[in-house]
Amino acid sequence: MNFSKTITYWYSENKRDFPWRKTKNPYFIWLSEIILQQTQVKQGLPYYEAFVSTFPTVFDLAKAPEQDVLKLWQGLGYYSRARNLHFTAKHIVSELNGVFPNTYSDIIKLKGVGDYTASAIASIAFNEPAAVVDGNVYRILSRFFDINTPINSTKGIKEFKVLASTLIDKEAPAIFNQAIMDFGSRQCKPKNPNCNICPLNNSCLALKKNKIQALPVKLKKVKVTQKYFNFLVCIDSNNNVLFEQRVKKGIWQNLYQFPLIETEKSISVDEFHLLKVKTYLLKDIDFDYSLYNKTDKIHKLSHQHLHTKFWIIETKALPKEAIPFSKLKSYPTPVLISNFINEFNF
DNA sequence: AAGTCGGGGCT
DNA sequence: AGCCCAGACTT
Repeated sequence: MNFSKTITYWYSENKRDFPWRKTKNPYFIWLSEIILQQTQVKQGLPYYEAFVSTFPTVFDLAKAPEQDVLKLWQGLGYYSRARNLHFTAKHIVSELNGVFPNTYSDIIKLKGVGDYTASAIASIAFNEPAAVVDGNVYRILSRFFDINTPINSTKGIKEFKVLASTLIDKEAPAIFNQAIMDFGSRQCKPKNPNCNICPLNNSCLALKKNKIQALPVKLKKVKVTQKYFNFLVCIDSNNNVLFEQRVKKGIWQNLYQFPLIETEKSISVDEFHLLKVKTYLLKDIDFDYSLYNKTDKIHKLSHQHLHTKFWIIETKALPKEAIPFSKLKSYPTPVLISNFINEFNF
């Protein structure tokens, strides 16, 4: 039995029952694919359920304020996905008459949709034989065919896409694409795959050459930069607090946080004056301050390690843009901030 | 072609 | 600690 037939047969015996596998509605397929970008099913599943429930149609998503979309996305990371999702929903409603595009070439024009996602939607929702190449597919193909081209090089991206395109079952692209990804996540796993029970173990070149652990080949690794964040939790005697939106480009764009001052290194209580709170934030306002966490809270992102301090600043009155404690949890925030809000117990 | 963008899970 | 995850976008 050849590669593709083996994968498809394995899937028929082992497929899992996910909610997005019960529908051909392109809106739901799109939603699931955006949520699952760089995200494991276990983490994305509850978000999919919440989005389908809150926004049953593309019209519901389009008419929602961005803040509501980001709030529902809170905790999932890569927030540009949520912003692009919302932008595209509005685009489909206002420019495409609410009708989801039905070909790969039209789907890939949507913001937030690249080659993988366009292929997934076109194949699953419209049965177009467009091959998906995600992390699972890179791993399976590089191992089975012993391909050493780095999967994140320009050459590798083209090479694996061409190969996947020759392998896809043109009669059943929806099943094949989901099958090969499922096979990758559960059988041909990154670490310690159980090749003894693999239906492809008699023809897998990496297994034959003992190169399972060495494949796929991946270029470079992101170097992690250290950053030092000082959040200023400014509260007044009437239970109000300063809270602001991150409008600049960078991490957590459009999410909310306490006023932030970044420093070159971790500062001590004695060095609080370096933050120049009196100059930049609370002009002519008297306040008392204290440090909430004695040791830096380290929040790890994929490319940054954030060493964070929460400074509690108490004053009689704050600028009028301060919000009441009771409204804090209605804003979309990074996990770091929502964790603090829950812990501090305003 | 290289950097940026989250958070959680696994080893 | 390092790598991975149903990647896409920007520079």
